[in-house]
Amino acid sequence: MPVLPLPKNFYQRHPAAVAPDLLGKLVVRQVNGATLCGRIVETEAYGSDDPASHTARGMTPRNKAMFGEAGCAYIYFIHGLHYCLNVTARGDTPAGAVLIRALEPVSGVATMQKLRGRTSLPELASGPAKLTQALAIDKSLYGHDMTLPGPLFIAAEPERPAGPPLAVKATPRIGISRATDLLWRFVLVGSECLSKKQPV
DNA sequence: TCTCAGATTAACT
DNA sequence: GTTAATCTGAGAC
Repeated sequence: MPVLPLPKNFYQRHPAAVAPDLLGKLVVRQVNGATLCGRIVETEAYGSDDPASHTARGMTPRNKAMFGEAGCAYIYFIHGLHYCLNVTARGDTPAGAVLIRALEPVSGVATMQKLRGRTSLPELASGPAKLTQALAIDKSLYGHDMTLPGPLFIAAEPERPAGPPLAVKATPRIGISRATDLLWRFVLVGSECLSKKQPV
């Protein structure tokens, strides 16, 4: 059965509302005939009125996607070595995005292992730069519309287990130096693939 | 557990 | 021209 992307209006809300809803969703990446797929277990929200966000100092050629349409990929290069993947999300704010920080590999694992040069499952995508490497994401996908079927999109989990609801926990964001009091990082409690161990 | 190299982008002096 | 940034992996202690 086909996996359908989440609709655009899913992203037309405040990033701090979209971020927790993305947990448990699937990132689908199609490359060279292979389909790579992972479950989102960790996200962070970045708003427009947010001193920790790239948008805090206005629009630049790098961050212009965050001011554009909701549901698009915002990919940037950090520290000269690593890419990070965001999805733009905004409601009535001028800009915003959700950083995808960690995935749990679901399918195409062998390809991810090859791309990463690692075999341990929790090591494949347990960090923002790791998951872009595992999914072969680079700037060629900058601004890509993630609400349409294609090389990169986000889909709802096909079978939603009728068991207990997902345990979501909000924590301070990681790797930033400002606005650390905002609990805008969201994790799936108990996942083996978080970028940091969760103090339960 | 801690520190540090790696090397692009863009703001700031 | 200098510095800091949504980070990872390796090596020192």
